Amino acid sequence: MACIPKEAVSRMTRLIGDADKAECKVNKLRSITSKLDEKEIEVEAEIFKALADPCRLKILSLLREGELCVCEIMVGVDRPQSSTSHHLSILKDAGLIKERKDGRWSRYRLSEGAVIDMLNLVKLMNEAKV
Amino acid sequence: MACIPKEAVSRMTRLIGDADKAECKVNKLRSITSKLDEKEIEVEAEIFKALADPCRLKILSLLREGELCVCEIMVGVDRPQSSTSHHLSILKDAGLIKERKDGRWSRYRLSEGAVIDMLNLVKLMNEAKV
DNA sequence: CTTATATATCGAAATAACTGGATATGGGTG
DNA sequence: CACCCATATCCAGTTATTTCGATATATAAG
Repeated sequence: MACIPKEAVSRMTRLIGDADKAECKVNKLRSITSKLDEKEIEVEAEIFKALADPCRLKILSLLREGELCVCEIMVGVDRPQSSTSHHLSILKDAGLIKERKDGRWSRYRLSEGAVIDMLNLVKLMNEAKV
Repeated sequence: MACIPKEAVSRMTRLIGDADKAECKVNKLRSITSKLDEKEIEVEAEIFKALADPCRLKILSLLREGELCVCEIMVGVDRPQSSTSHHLSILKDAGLIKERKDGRWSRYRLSEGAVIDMLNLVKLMNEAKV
């Protein structure tokens, strides 16, 4: 909606030279994104959003050592209970961790699957940046 | 700072039973996070933050097809120029994409390295959730 | 049934992020 | 030099996120 295709085509024509090829290029570009599943992208962004906080990354590091309850985690990350609980629910909603109720304790652990790969990958990327 | 260790120890004692073991546990938990490099975690969060937006995920999808200039990308994602440019600078600062100046055009491409792995991984995680 | 404890949820303030129009910059061309 | 165009930057309005104290819920124990 933000871009009028007509203007896009004339821009592209200046870039490429040929008007027909330009229109073709515009259509190709638009088809790439229109083929993407909007909902799926939303969920993927949600997963990355859950990972995009230093405190939550610390929680995941703690959980790499094994299952922990909230009171252990809040000690580990040195945050008040309400904050810790809030971060845990974000991680859980994103599917990164799993919860197990045990009496009055809630015990959390990493989800099976690609969570650890993800954390290892980003560490690699970080090193590559430097 | 938010948690008084003394209270943490008594909590842990209720959880574990033995006071000495509890103190040991508190120290162990704290040592895990204190060993983490604060700066490194910050940068990792920055990388995830860059990935945590639907529009930027679309941009990365576009760039998987090859190098593109800003005017092509803004057509692809259907956003005004200033927004597109802004998102590109976030991706660039996070090290996910690279810029190449070419006359009056700026051409962007995916960084070599783990970007694509990351995108593939999150897709897997998404599928696993459902 | 009362009390204590662990966790979740609420609410409000502070902070950060996204958006898009307006403006600045800088290269290319006449 | 003057003008055009691609891109970056600035700015202001809006919306989302973080934070933490206060409160609610739920389980266990006396």
